[in-house]
Amino acid sequence: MPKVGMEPIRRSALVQATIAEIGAAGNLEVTVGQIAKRAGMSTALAHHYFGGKDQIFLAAMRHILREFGTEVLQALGQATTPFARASAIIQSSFAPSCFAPATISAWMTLYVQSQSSVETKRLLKLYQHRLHSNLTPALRPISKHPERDAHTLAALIDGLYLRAALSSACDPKDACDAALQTLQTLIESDQ
Amino acid sequence: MPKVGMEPIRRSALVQATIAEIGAAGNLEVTVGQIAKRAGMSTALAHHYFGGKDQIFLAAMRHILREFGTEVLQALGQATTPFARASAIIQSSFAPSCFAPATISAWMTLYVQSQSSVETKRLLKLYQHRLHSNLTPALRPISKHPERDAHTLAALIDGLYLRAALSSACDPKDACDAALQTLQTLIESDQ
DNA sequence: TTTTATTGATTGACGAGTCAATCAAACGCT
DNA sequence: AGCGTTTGATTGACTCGTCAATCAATAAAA
Repeated sequence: MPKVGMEPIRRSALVQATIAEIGAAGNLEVTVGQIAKRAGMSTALAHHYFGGKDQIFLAAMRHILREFGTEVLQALGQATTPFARASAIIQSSFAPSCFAPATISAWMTLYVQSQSSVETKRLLKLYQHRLHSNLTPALRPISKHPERDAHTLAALIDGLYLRAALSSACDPKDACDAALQTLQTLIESDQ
Repeated sequence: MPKVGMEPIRRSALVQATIAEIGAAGNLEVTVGQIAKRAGMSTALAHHYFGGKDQIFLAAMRHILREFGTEVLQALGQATTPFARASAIIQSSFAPSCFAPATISAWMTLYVQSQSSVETKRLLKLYQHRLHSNLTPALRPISKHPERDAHTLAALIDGLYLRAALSSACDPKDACDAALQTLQTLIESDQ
């Protein structure tokens, strides 16, 4: 079997399996054994490629962040007006892919782990910083307080996501609409 | 030693110790042994009074929610105008007690666990419902869309809390001000 | 003496990480 | 092309630790 060049394939499979397994469990109580099994290999191999459980989890988190990042970038590329740019950012944050059970769990896990893992905390800050620095220039031409409104909108997005993701009653579409509505209100009220 | 009537004292001590221990660890990876030790008793006694680890955690969560609930109630009691009532709710949500490391960890844990534990999910919904139904009547006299604005403000509070609690840079005072500012904007823009 | 409080010791299970061994492709040399 | 060597891929079995939960035993109040 040993064709050379398995490493990227294995790593990718492990990351994928980690996300799926976290999604199935709903939390971080997932064993390396479960992940390796889902990825179709032995626990020893998982350790061989990643070194340890923490690093597997970190890789999974990074993967989700990267995926989300490109999604935003792509949406931004199609927007021409400032308002469209702000809307695109909001809509990306409530895209269906963000509400896959596995993604939700990984996201919640990110919040929890950021308290005890400096590396995870850095990832979270990266996301927050990127959201803010995507929103600010989009708001600059249409808001009197671009910085402040960006901060408010960013927090609102997180809060609405939290509610939509956790209360099975509240759906993504409504959350997105609420965010867009508030964007409208904010820039209008700036006179 | 066996004075009768130890049960409530022990239970309370265990809940307190659980919160402290979760705060110290930053996550749920806390053993019954650690909790019992901090509470000054044996693991066997902890099991004796609570039956199991899950129930200890649930009791801790309930305690935090109850404490927060009374804090809000108290703040509401001192408010006379509708605007003051809305402000009081917001300010309670950013009270110093909400930012004790232990409280933050417990709160994050609540989010994560709500995905895998129906009992925890119920607790979270209770909190969300209470926040909403506290905000709505306060907003009714001063907003054209009390329901909608309550929903937005509730999400904004959660989002701002998240950011203030996790990014050590952003402090509670700023988050509270941002929420109050947005409250102002929302009710003004309703014309 | 019955009930409640309390614990040390134990059990049974599980999980992370390691290691030695195996297997087969690729490589280099003739 | 043929042949030994290296090297990456892969795993089963094992170690070591941890932890939740149980139990039998003790002590003291009622």
